[in-house]
Amino acid sequence: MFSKACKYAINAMIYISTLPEGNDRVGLKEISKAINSPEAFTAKILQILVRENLLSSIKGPNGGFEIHEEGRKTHLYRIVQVIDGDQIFTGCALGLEKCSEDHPCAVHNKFKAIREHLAGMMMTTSLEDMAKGIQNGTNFLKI
Amino acid sequence: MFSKACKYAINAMIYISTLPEGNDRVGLKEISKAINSPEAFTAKILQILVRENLLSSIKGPNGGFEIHEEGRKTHLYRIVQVIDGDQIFTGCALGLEKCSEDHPCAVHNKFKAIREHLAGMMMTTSLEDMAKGIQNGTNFLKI
DNA sequence: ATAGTATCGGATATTTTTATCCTTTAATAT
DNA sequence: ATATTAAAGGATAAAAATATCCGATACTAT
Repeated sequence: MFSKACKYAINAMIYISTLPEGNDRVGLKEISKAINSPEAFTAKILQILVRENLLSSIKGPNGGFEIHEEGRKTHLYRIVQVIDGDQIFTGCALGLEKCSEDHPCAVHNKFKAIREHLAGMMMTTSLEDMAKGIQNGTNFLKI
Repeated sequence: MFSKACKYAINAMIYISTLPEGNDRVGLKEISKAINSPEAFTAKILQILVRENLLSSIKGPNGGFEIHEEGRKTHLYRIVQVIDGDQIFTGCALGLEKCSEDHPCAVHNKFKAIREHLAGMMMTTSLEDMAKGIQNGTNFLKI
Protein backbone atom coordinates (compact mmCIF):
# COMPACT_ATOMS: atom_id res chain seq x y z
CA MET A 1 0.00 0.00 0.00
CA PHE A 2 2.42 2.65 1.27
CA SER A 3 6.21 2.53 1.01
CA LYS A 4 8.24 2.06 4.18
CA ALA A 5 9.39 5.65 3.82
CA CYS A 6 5.77 6.75 3.90
CA LYS A 7 4.92 4.62 6.92
CA TYR A 8 7.86 6.08 8.81
CA ALA A 9 6.78 9.57 7.77
CA ILE A 10 3.22 9.10 9.03
CA ASN A 11 4.26 7.54 12.34
CA ALA A 12 6.93 10.18 12.90
CA MET A 13 4.54 13.04 12.19
CA ILE A 14 1.94 11.55 14.51
CA TYR A 15 4.55 11.09 17.23
CA ILE A 16 5.68 14.70 17.05
CA SER A 17 2.04 15.75 17.17
CA THR A 18 1.55 13.92 20.45
CA LEU A 19 4.01 16.22 22.19
CA PRO A 20 2.60 19.26 23.99
CA GLU A 21 2.51 22.23 21.70
CA GLY A 22 5.13 24.85 22.55
CA ASN A 23 7.24 22.17 24.18
CA ASP A 24 7.38 19.73 21.36
CA ARG A 25 10.88 20.04 20.00
CA VAL A 26 12.22 16.55 19.58
CA GLY A 27 15.38 15.04 18.13
CA LEU A 28 15.83 12.43 15.45
CA LYS A 29 17.06 9.86 17.94
CA GLU A 30 13.95 10.08 20.08
CA ILE A 31 11.66 10.01 17.07
CA SER A 32 13.15 6.92 15.50
CA LYS A 33 13.16 5.20 18.88
CA ALA A 34 9.50 6.06 19.39
CA ILE A 35 8.45 4.67 16.03
CA ASN A 36 11.08 1.94 15.75
CA SER A 37 12.63 3.12 12.50
CA PRO A 38 16.22 3.27 11.20
CA GLU A 39 17.69 6.58 12.25
CA ALA A 40 19.56 7.69 9.14
CA PHE A 41 16.77 6.72 6.80
CA THR A 42 14.25 8.49 8.98
CA ALA A 43 16.44 11.59 8.84
CA LYS A 44 16.16 11.63 5.03
CA ILE A 45 12.41 11.40 5.20
CA LEU A 46 12.10 14.15 7.78
CA GLN A 47 14.26 16.35 5.54
CA ILE A 48 11.71 15.97 2.79
CA LEU A 49 8.86 16.84 5.14
CA VAL A 50 10.77 19.92 6.28
CA ARG A 51 11.41 21.01 2.70
CA GLU A 52 7.71 20.64 2.01
CA ASN A 53 6.84 22.68 5.09
CA LEU A 54 4.93 19.94 6.82
CA LEU A 55 7.47 20.03 9.61
CA SER A 56 10.00 22.54 10.93
CA SER A 57 13.50 21.89 12.15
CA ILE A 58 16.09 23.68 14.25
CA LYS A 59 19.79 22.86 14.20
CA GLY A 60 22.26 22.82 17.03
CA PRO A 61 21.95 22.06 20.74
CA ASN A 62 18.33 21.82 21.82
CA GLY A 63 17.54 21.57 18.17
CA GLY A 64 15.15 19.09 16.68
CA PHE A 65 11.84 18.91 14.89
CA GLU A 66 8.51 20.44 15.72
CA ILE A 67 5.02 20.93 14.35
CA HIS A 68 2.96 23.86 15.50
CA GLU A 69 -0.72 24.82 15.39
CA GLU A 70 -1.72 24.62 11.76
CA GLY A 71 0.77 21.85 11.07
CA ARG A 72 -1.14 19.54 13.35
CA LYS A 73 -4.15 19.87 11.12
CA THR A 74 -2.20 18.30 8.26
CA HIS A 75 -4.12 15.41 6.75
CA LEU A 76 -2.52 12.03 6.16
CA TYR A 77 -3.32 12.45 2.48
CA ARG A 78 -0.76 15.24 2.23
CA ILE A 79 2.00 13.18 3.81
CA VAL A 80 1.41 10.28 1.44
CA GLN A 81 1.34 12.70 -1.47
CA VAL A 82 4.69 14.22 -0.48
CA ILE A 83 6.49 10.93 0.16
CA ASP A 84 4.90 8.44 -2.24
CA GLY A 85 3.25 10.75 -4.73
CA ASP A 86 -0.46 10.37 -5.40
CA GLN A 87 -0.20 7.32 -7.58
CA ILE A 88 -2.14 5.38 -4.99
CA PHE A 89 -5.00 7.88 -5.08
CA THR A 90 -5.16 8.52 -8.79
CA GLY A 91 -3.11 5.85 -10.59
CA CYS A 92 -4.51 2.80 -12.34
CA ALA A 93 -4.70 -0.30 -10.16
CA LEU A 94 -3.61 -2.48 -13.08
CA GLY A 95 -0.89 -0.18 -14.35
CA LEU A 96 -2.45 1.18 -17.55
CA GLU A 97 -0.78 4.41 -18.56
CA LYS A 98 -4.01 6.01 -19.64
CA CYS A 99 -6.76 4.55 -17.55
CA SER A 100 -9.87 6.69 -17.46
CA GLU A 101 -13.64 6.62 -17.68
CA ASP A 102 -13.27 6.53 -21.45
CA HIS A 103 -10.56 3.90 -21.49
CA PRO A 104 -10.97 1.95 -18.26
CA CYS A 105 -8.86 -0.98 -17.15
CA ALA A 106 -10.56 -4.23 -16.21
CA VAL A 107 -11.13 -3.20 -12.60
CA HIS A 108 -11.55 0.54 -13.08
CA ASN A 109 -15.07 0.89 -11.78
CA LYS A 110 -14.69 -1.56 -8.95
CA PHE A 111 -11.57 0.24 -7.79
CA LYS A 112 -13.01 3.70 -8.08
CA ALA A 113 -15.08 3.17 -4.96
CA ILE A 114 -12.11 1.87 -3.04
CA ARG A 115 -9.81 4.67 -4.08
CA GLU A 116 -12.44 7.22 -3.14
CA HIS A 117 -12.96 5.50 0.16
CA LEU A 118 -9.22 5.61 0.83
CA ALA A 119 -8.71 9.16 -0.39
CA GLY A 120 -11.72 10.40 1.56
CA MET A 121 -10.49 8.82 4.74
CA MET A 122 -6.97 10.14 4.30
CA MET A 123 -8.20 13.63 3.48
CA THR A 124 -10.32 13.82 6.60
CA THR A 125 -7.85 12.33 9.05
CA SER A 126 -5.47 14.80 10.63
CA LEU A 127 -2.36 14.41 12.72
CA GLU A 128 -4.09 15.81 15.81
CA ASP A 129 -6.89 13.26 15.39
CA MET A 130 -4.38 10.44 15.32
CA ALA A 131 -2.28 11.91 18.13
CA LYS A 132 -5.22 11.61 20.52
CA GLY A 133 -5.35 7.84 20.19
CA ILE A 134 -1.66 7.62 21.00
CA GLN A 135 -1.90 10.00 23.93
CA ASN A 136 -4.67 8.08 25.64
CA GLY A 137 -3.00 4.73 25.05
CA THR A 138 -5.57 3.39 22.63
CA ASN A 139 -3.23 3.25 19.66
CA PHE A 140 0.47 2.59 19.17
CA LEU A 141 3.34 3.73 16.99
CA LYS A 142 5.55 0.67 17.24
CA ILE A 143 5.89 -3.11 17.73
CA MET B 1 -1.06 -1.02 -4.20
CA PHE B 2 -0.09 -4.08 -6.23
CA SER B 3 3.39 -4.91 -7.51
CA LYS B 4 4.03 -4.76 -11.24
CA ALA B 5 4.32 -8.54 -11.21
CA CYS B 6 0.83 -8.73 -9.76
CA LYS B 7 -0.62 -6.30 -12.27
CA TYR B 8 0.83 -8.32 -15.13
CA ALA B 9 -0.54 -11.49 -13.55
CA ILE B 10 -4.07 -10.12 -13.30
CA ASN B 11 -4.11 -8.67 -16.80
CA ALA B 12 -2.63 -11.86 -18.26
CA MET B 13 -5.14 -14.08 -16.52
CA ILE B 14 -8.01 -11.90 -17.66
CA TYR B 15 -6.70 -11.92 -21.22
CA ILE B 16 -6.51 -15.71 -21.32
CA SER B 17 -10.03 -15.85 -19.91
CA THR B 18 -11.36 -13.77 -22.80
CA LEU B 19 -10.44 -16.51 -25.28
CA PRO B 20 -13.15 -19.02 -26.19
CA GLU B 21 -13.00 -22.01 -23.91
CA GLY B 22 -11.66 -25.14 -25.62
CA ASN B 23 -9.83 -22.95 -28.09
CA ASP B 24 -7.97 -20.78 -25.67
CA ARG B 25 -4.40 -21.98 -25.83
CA VAL B 26 -2.22 -18.95 -26.20
CA GLY B 27 1.53 -18.34 -26.23
CA LEU B 28 3.64 -16.05 -24.10
CA LYS B 29 4.32 -13.72 -26.99
CA GLU B 30 0.66 -13.06 -27.67
CA ILE B 31 -0.12 -12.61 -24.00
CA SER B 32 2.60 -10.06 -23.33
CA LYS B 33 1.65 -8.23 -26.50
CA ALA B 34 -2.00 -8.13 -25.43
CA ILE B 35 -1.22 -6.71 -22.02
CA ASN B 36 1.87 -4.72 -22.96
CA SER B 37 4.29 -6.39 -20.58
CA PRO B 38 7.94 -7.49 -20.80
CA GLU B 39 7.99 -10.99 -22.22
CA ALA B 40 10.63 -12.70 -20.09
CA PHE B 41 9.35 -11.22 -16.87
CA THR B 42 5.81 -12.20 -17.75
CA ALA B 43 7.04 -15.75 -18.35
CA LYS B 44 8.34 -15.91 -14.78
CA ILE B 45 5.01 -14.77 -13.41
CA LEU B 46 3.04 -17.23 -15.51
CA GLN B 47 5.31 -20.00 -14.24
CA ILE B 48 4.27 -19.18 -10.68
CA LEU B 49 0.60 -19.19 -11.65
CA VAL B 50 1.07 -22.59 -13.31
CA ARG B 51 2.82 -24.00 -10.25
CA GLU B 52 -0.08 -22.79 -8.13
CA ASN B 53 -2.59 -24.39 -10.48
CA LEU B 54 -4.30 -21.16 -11.43
CA LEU B 55 -3.22 -21.70 -15.01
CA SER B 56 -2.12 -24.67 -17.10
CA SER B 57 0.64 -24.82 -19.67
CA ILE B 58 1.64 -27.06 -22.53
CA LYS B 59 5.14 -27.14 -24.00
CA GLY B 60 6.19 -27.57 -27.60
CA PRO B 61 4.62 -26.55 -30.89
CA ASN B 62 1.02 -25.40 -30.45
CA GLY B 63 1.85 -25.16 -26.81
CA GLY B 64 0.94 -22.24 -24.61
CA PHE B 65 -1.23 -21.37 -21.64
CA GLU B 66 -4.88 -22.02 -20.97
CA ILE B 67 -7.52 -21.74 -18.27
CA HIS B 68 -10.50 -24.01 -18.34
CA GLU B 69 -13.94 -24.07 -16.72
CA GLU B 70 -13.30 -23.83 -13.00
CA GLY B 71 -10.16 -21.77 -13.51
CA ARG B 72 -12.23 -18.95 -14.96
CA LYS B 73 -14.04 -18.67 -11.68
CA THR B 74 -10.77 -17.77 -9.94
CA HIS B 75 -11.16 -14.58 -7.93
CA LEU B 76 -8.70 -11.72 -8.20
CA TYR B 77 -8.01 -12.13 -4.49
CA ARG B 78 -6.35 -15.47 -5.17
CA ILE B 79 -4.05 -14.06 -7.83
CA VAL B 80 -2.89 -11.24 -5.56
CA GLN B 81 -2.36 -13.73 -2.76
CA VAL B 82 -0.19 -15.95 -4.94
CA ILE B 83 1.93 -13.16 -6.41
CA ASP B 84 2.11 -10.48 -3.72
CA GLY B 85 1.10 -12.46 -0.65
CA ASP B 86 -1.78 -11.22 1.43
CA GLN B 87 0.08 -8.45 3.17
CA ILE B 88 -2.22 -5.97 1.49
CA PHE B 89 -5.31 -7.69 2.86
CA THR B 90 -4.11 -8.48 6.35
CA GLY B 91 -0.91 -6.49 7.00
CA CYS B 92 -0.68 -3.27 9.00
CA ALA B 93 -0.97 -0.11 6.93
CA LEU B 94 1.70 1.59 9.05
CA GLY B 95 4.06 -1.36 9.23
CA LEU B 96 3.64 -2.46 12.84
CA GLU B 97 4.74 -6.05 13.27
CA LYS B 98 1.94 -6.87 15.66
CA CYS B 99 -0.97 -4.68 14.78
CA SER B 100 -4.27 -6.01 16.08
CA GLU B 101 -7.50 -5.04 17.81
CA ASP B 102 -5.61 -5.23 21.09
CA HIS B 103 -2.57 -3.33 19.88
CA PRO B 104 -3.75 -1.19 16.98
CA CYS B 105 -1.64 1.20 14.96
CA ALA B 106 -2.74 4.80 14.63
CA VAL B 107 -4.96 4.14 11.62
CA HIS B 108 -6.03 0.59 12.42
CA ASN B 109 -9.75 1.18 12.69
CA LYS B 110 -9.96 3.58 9.82
CA PHE B 111 -8.13 1.15 7.60
CA LYS B 112 -10.11 -1.87 8.61
CA ALA B 113 -13.07 -0.70 6.59
CA ILE B 114 -10.92 -0.05 3.56
CA ARG B 115 -9.14 -3.37 3.73
CA GLU B 116 -12.47 -5.15 4.06
CA HIS B 117 -13.84 -3.19 1.17
CA LEU B 118 -10.86 -4.15 -0.95
CA ALA B 119 -10.79 -7.79 0.15
CA GLY B 120 -14.54 -8.16 -0.36
CA MET B 121 -14.36 -6.75 -3.84
CA MET B 122 -11.39 -8.92 -4.81
CA MET B 123 -13.01 -12.03 -3.38
CA THR B 124 -16.18 -11.56 -5.35
CA THR B 125 -14.64 -10.56 -8.66
CA SER B 126 -13.76 -13.46 -10.94
CA LEU B 127 -11.78 -13.72 -14.13
CA GLU B 128 -14.89 -14.48 -16.16
CA ASP B 129 -16.58 -11.37 -14.80
CA MET B 130 -13.65 -9.24 -15.90
CA ALA B 131 -13.29 -11.02 -19.22
CA LYS B 132 -16.79 -9.91 -20.23
CA GLY B 133 -15.86 -6.25 -20.08
CA ILE B 134 -12.86 -6.88 -22.30
CA GLN B 135 -14.84 -8.97 -24.79
CA ASN B 136 -17.50 -6.34 -25.32
CA GLY B 137 -14.98 -3.54 -25.62
CA THR B 138 -15.96 -1.74 -22.45
CA ASN B 139 -12.65 -2.32 -20.69
CA PHE B 140 -9.02 -2.59 -21.77
CA LEU B 141 -5.90 -4.53 -20.88
CA LYS B 142 -3.30 -2.09 -22.15
CA ILE B 143 -2.23 1.51 -22.94
C1' DA C 1 14.73 -40.71 -35.01
C1' DT C 2 15.23 -35.86 -35.92
C1' DA C 3 14.38 -31.05 -36.17
C1' DG C 4 11.75 -27.48 -34.49
C1' DT C 5 8.98 -25.11 -31.05
C1' DA C 6 7.48 -23.24 -26.60
C1' DT C 7 7.60 -23.40 -21.65
C1' DC C 8 10.76 -24.15 -17.51
C1' DG C 9 14.35 -22.90 -14.64
C1' DG C 10 18.77 -21.18 -13.34
C1' DA C 11 21.97 -17.31 -13.74
C1' DT C 12 22.66 -12.68 -14.29
C1' DA C 13 21.75 -7.67 -15.03
C1' DT C 14 19.34 -3.40 -14.08
C1' DT C 15 16.55 -0.34 -11.43
C1' DT C 16 14.32 1.14 -7.37
C1' DT C 17 13.89 1.20 -2.55
C1' DT C 18 15.84 1.01 1.78
C1' DA C 19 19.63 1.92 4.67
C1' DT C 20 24.18 3.71 6.29
C1' DC C 21 28.26 6.81 6.55
C1' DC C 22 30.50 11.04 6.76
C1' DT C 23 31.29 15.88 5.91
C1' DT C 24 29.08 20.41 6.05
C1' DT C 25 26.09 23.84 7.99
C1' DA C 26 23.77 26.27 11.58
C1' DA C 27 22.72 27.01 16.20
C1' DT C 28 23.94 27.01 21.40
C1' DA C 29 26.63 27.45 25.36
C1' DT C 30 30.80 28.31 27.72
C1' DA D 1 36.06 32.97 19.69
C1' DT D 2 35.69 28.07 20.51
C1' DA D 3 33.84 23.67 21.32
C1' DT D 4 29.75 21.16 21.11
C1' DT D 5 25.45 19.71 19.30
C1' DA D 6 21.96 18.41 15.88
C1' DA D 7 20.03 18.69 11.35
C1' DA D 8 21.30 18.94 6.11
C1' DG D 9 23.15 16.93 2.30
C1' DG D 10 26.18 14.20 -0.61
C1' DA D 11 28.17 9.68 -1.40
C1' DT D 12 27.86 4.97 -0.98
C1' DA D 13 26.06 0.27 0.32
C1' DA D 14 22.65 -3.35 0.70
C1' DA D 15 18.35 -5.40 -0.38
C1' DA D 16 14.35 -6.08 -3.11
C1' DA D 17 11.83 -5.73 -7.35
C1' DT D 18 11.98 -5.75 -12.15
C1' DA D 19 13.89 -7.41 -16.29
C1' DT D 20 16.83 -10.18 -19.53
C1' DC D 21 19.51 -14.23 -21.25
C1' DC D 22 20.27 -18.86 -22.25
C1' DG D 23 20.53 -23.81 -21.74
C1' DA D 24 17.35 -27.67 -20.34
C1' DT D 25 13.09 -29.93 -20.82
C1' DA D 26 8.95 -31.55 -23.01
C1' DC D 27 6.04 -31.75 -26.76
C1' DT D 28 4.85 -31.82 -32.00
C1' DA D 29 5.41 -32.78 -36.61
C1' DT D 30 7.78 -34.57 -40.36
